[in-house]
Amino acid sequence: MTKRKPARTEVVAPAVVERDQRPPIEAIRAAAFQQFAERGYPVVTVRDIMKACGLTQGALYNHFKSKDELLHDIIASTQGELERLCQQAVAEAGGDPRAKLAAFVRVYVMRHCRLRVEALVANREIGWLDAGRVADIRRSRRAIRGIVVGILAQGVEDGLFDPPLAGGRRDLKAIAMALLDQWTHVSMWYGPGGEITEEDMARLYADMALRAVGARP
Amino acid sequence: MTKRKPARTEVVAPAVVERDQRPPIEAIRAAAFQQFAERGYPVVTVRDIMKACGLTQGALYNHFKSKDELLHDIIASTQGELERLCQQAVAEAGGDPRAKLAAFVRVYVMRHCRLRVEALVANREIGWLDAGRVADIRRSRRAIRGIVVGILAQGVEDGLFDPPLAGGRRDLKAIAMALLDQWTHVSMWYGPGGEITEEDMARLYADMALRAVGARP
DNA sequence: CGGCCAAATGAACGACCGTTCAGGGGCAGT
DNA sequence: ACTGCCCCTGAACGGTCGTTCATTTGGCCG
Repeated sequence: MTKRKPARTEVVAPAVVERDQRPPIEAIRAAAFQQFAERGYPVVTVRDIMKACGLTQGALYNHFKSKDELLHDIIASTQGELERLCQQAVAEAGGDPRAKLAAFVRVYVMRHCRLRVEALVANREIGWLDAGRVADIRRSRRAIRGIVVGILAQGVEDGLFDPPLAGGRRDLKAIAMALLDQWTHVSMWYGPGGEITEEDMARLYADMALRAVGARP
Repeated sequence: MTKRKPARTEVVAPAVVERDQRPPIEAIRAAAFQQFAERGYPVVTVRDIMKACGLTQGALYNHFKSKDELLHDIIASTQGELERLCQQAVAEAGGDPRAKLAAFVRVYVMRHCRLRVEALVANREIGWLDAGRVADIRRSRRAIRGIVVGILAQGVEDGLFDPPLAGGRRDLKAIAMALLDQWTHVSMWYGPGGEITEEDMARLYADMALRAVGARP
């Protein structure tokens, strides 16, 4: 057995052969998203992506410098949008840190439910980018974590949050990481087919977060 | 530029050339763990693994049928051990669901802090296994989630837990998923070099979990 | 010392990779 | 009708992949 590309839960057929209607650069982005999400960056070939939108391998290089740049392009765009949405949600939520936290969770979780494919790729495939390109994605991640830490710090200062201690100290960064981990990975298992809606998910996670940080009612 | 394998945050040198002391099958397992964790299954070559323990490519096939079987072997062993530890911790914790939950979190989080490499591989590389082999890993995952759901159900029944609602219903499975997500992904960012110990992490996460499910004091 | 066999070697195989590039078709402006 | 430009094609390049296999090694038993 010398075959390669058994590839992530044996998805087989790219199927599509007819040319995508959209401008080619967007068709490529969309096809790449789908393929990366289903089978993972390193096993998806340039030929796979281009076949999926009805073109041939070489045409990719009229729109992107490399397969690596394509991945960075699609990750960076969704990551930037996410950062923008989070900032906006917090800014619009008023001064109460409880409202800020709830607004943040709502936006973050609902986006990770609705745009599962994009979130999945952005969070699972970063490691394949070369060092230069990965840096600004990580910066955006840190910025988002910073927003959460800021909300927690304000809540503690205002006497509205009473988060658990870690080794005697209040480690707000660890708590923010723990919360972000659970919000982010919703995209790994939530299915829109179930009986629970995105709205329900957002409220559930917001409740759990407020309880976890010891928010006063 | 036609090179391949820039490979996950540009780790370069396997370095080791001298033969590993241990019996070869264990040396191979150890080297594979390290390499898969650092760079990811699909970009780590058989040649990389064998060079890292001082052997040549062909020798792998005296011990494993394929690269795929090697991955399954190392994932299945740590997954099985994890399942066993979780069951044991819950069994030894007595009848109070609060103690059970705390004991579970303690074992689960501490293991994911201490054996970061193993946990990382087991959780990130599953997707590369073929359908047959991935099945029993998923069964073990479901079993572990089942333990958590069982603890929550008992806590609710005993009137000791008051978990948040999701869309009017109590969705214990969703809550268990959310909690397991945060416990599992500790292995992605916890570094033993920091000021916070594994013990602190276990307590922090146990506190957050008990608060999230509304445990009575 | 000779025979045995598990284990290791390293060349070889067939396949596929990301990327390049000469060639060509279609359509705007002149 | 001609030019120029954009975009696509598909063969080709140099390289790496997982796996196989004839051959060699090296330790143990008699």
